[in-house]
Amino acid sequence: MRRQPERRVRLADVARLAETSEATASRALKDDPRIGEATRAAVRAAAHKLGYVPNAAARSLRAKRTHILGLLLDELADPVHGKVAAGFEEAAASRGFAVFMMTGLHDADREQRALRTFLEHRADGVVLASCVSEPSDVFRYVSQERVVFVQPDYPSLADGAEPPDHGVLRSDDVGGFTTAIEHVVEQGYRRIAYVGPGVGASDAVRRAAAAETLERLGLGTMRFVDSGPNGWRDPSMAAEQLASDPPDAVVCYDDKLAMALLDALRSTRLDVPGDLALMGFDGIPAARQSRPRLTTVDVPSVEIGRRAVEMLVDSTKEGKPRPSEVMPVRLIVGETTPPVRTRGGRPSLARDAHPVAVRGESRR
Amino acid sequence: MRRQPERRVRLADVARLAETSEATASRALKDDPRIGEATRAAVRAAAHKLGYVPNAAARSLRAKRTHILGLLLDELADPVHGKVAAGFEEAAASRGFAVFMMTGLHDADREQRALRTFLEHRADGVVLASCVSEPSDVFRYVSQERVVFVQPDYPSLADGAEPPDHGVLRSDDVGGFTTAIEHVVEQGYRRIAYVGPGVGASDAVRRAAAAETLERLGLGTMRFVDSGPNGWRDPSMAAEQLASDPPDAVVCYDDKLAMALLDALRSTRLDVPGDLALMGFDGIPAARQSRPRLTTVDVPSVEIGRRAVEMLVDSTKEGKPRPSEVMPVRLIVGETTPPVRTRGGRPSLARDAHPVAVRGESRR
DNA sequence: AGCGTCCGCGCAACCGATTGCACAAGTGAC
DNA sequence: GTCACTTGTGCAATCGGTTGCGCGGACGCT
Repeated sequence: MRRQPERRVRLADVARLAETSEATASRALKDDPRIGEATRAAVRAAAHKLGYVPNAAARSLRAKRTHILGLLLDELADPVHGKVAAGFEEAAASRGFAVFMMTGLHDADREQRALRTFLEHRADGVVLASCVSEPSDVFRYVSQERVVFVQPDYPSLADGAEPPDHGVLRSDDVGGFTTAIEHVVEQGYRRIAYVGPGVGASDAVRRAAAAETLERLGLGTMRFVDSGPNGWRDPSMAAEQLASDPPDAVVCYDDKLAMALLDALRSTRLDVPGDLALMGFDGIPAARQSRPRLTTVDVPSVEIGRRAVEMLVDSTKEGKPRPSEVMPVRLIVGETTPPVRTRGGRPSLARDAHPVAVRGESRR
Repeated sequence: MRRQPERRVRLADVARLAETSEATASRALKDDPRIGEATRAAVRAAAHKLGYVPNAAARSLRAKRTHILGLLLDELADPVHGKVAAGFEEAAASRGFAVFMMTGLHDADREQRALRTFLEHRADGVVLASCVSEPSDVFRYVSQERVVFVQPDYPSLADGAEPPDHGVLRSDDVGGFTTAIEHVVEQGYRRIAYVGPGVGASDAVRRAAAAETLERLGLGTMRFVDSGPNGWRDPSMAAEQLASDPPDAVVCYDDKLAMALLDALRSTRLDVPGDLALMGFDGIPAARQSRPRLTTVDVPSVEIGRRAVEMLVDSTKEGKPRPSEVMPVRLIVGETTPPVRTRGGRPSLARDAHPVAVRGESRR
């Protein structure tokens, strides 16, 4: 197999072979109606014969549009972010956009560098998924129309800074945790604890929603157990805290943490769901295959990725900022939150002691 | 917060503010030694004040280097590919490269389009991870120095086509499955089956390595069970086949399939590992948390991603093709392949009937 | 004073495609 | 034969940096 000639084929080469000018060749290749049929065909043939591939840099230099989108997320090797990335890539590709993907790894410095890369390459739009930088730091570089934030809420904002009121795409974490608490309560559990990392805006939003719901249902103040930033890798501290004074049910920050906890609880005397009900959040595939199957709340991650592209592309087209959106979530009942009366060994908790009103996104 | 002025800052603006020429400004910003200290400082200050961000398109148009790498894989929302992508992105970013990530989804058409995108943007290098296109189709467009293949082997090649002898990075699947078979044999299992999708070059390589090892150990011909292309989602067919005539142990194509099978076997009378030992391949996180913990072979996916960048960048720098490389894998013993004598209920198989020599990458 | 060097900087060409405008050829009307 | 128009093409400027080459001035030496 012969190697390609070192010199890349340029439009000028195509024009020469088709015996016409560069201008005409350029127009012919993009179906300009002013070009005659014969000329168009000749140019097409020449381009194909030479294996011509237009130079995007040159094109976008002139056009001031790059057909590039930037996606910044904090981790790629993660089921949730991976799905967002997959949806994003797919939607972008189908619209003819290439995607720069960069990871921030929770490091503001890396995020700034990634942002800078997007800017240098003049990305037509940028999506920031769970980034730690403040919006003001972002807008210093990127004009507001070109950004979509994908995150439940903002990290602590500096004085005077305000979260943007549009261009935000998030999952309905509040609704999700409301539904989650209502579910375990409906199943008959009363003493409910929330286990989360204890850091991050996302955790704050979720635990607040959970606590609020519990209180609304008249079941008192939520008990919080912090697993710490390393909780996903090693939740043994949280597991021991739970073992020493077990609640009826545990609602976790996310599925990964729930799975880790489920694993860590094996080395305690607590059985799930025999002694302790457990819930996650996100709907990752592993939750479906765990033993017992994890009850969780499904977040449409792929859809979120897709929708982010739509918001970005549509809005840059129309030039006006798009409103924020909230993606609905869905309860998935597994085996870790069975109705209390089926639990053997201990008396069922009195379900009627606290009449409970339940509402949720959807349920089946 | 004031919106950025519509007009992007150009080098000319910086030069004007610094009261010098564009040429000098350009050199000052890249620490050309010919520029005096005072001038350099003035340019720096001007650039910073104006928030100047160089235009990558213009730069690379002239320089003929884009500092862009392309990564084509067939799925992003997958633990293995996600790790490869993460390692790739990290290594690329630390070298100042931006990464176009595209998914092929096992579709040759999409792959071609992705390749075309990489070419239009003149990526400095491209990595093709488990793509279905033939190398000859790839090289028609991309010069050989700029490509690294990450895959165990090639799909069926057309007549006359040959796999490239360099620029290939793969995990040691052969060594891995050799080790896997040796491990289950060492644990005392004798009748061993391989469960794989039955399609794809990767599956062919793995099952061949497994079968060969079994035969070498004098344990006869490997039994193959095909789970089909949908086996990961629904391995019930394979599960039933196994249940109707259970072997001692099952070695799976990968962890995802093993996990799915583990789940599907719950609805049969077979207990893992009580009645059936099970092994996976890849070392995905979920395997570590499954119940029972899956014995598997760890593939250094993140490392593979990283190494791909190194091969690409180093080789385009030196201009000479880099040799192919094989990444070592490592056995991780879980709870699904206990020694046979510990299994209750049935007589232990005679371990001494077939004296077995075992060698493996490493083991602990 | 005359000459050779070195340093710091700017002119202008260039990368490859797009596009406003003008121009040439062809057609039909008068 | 001339004018008004349409249709198809080409010239040349432009996008925003990079870089080969050359020029002017300061400095040191004879």
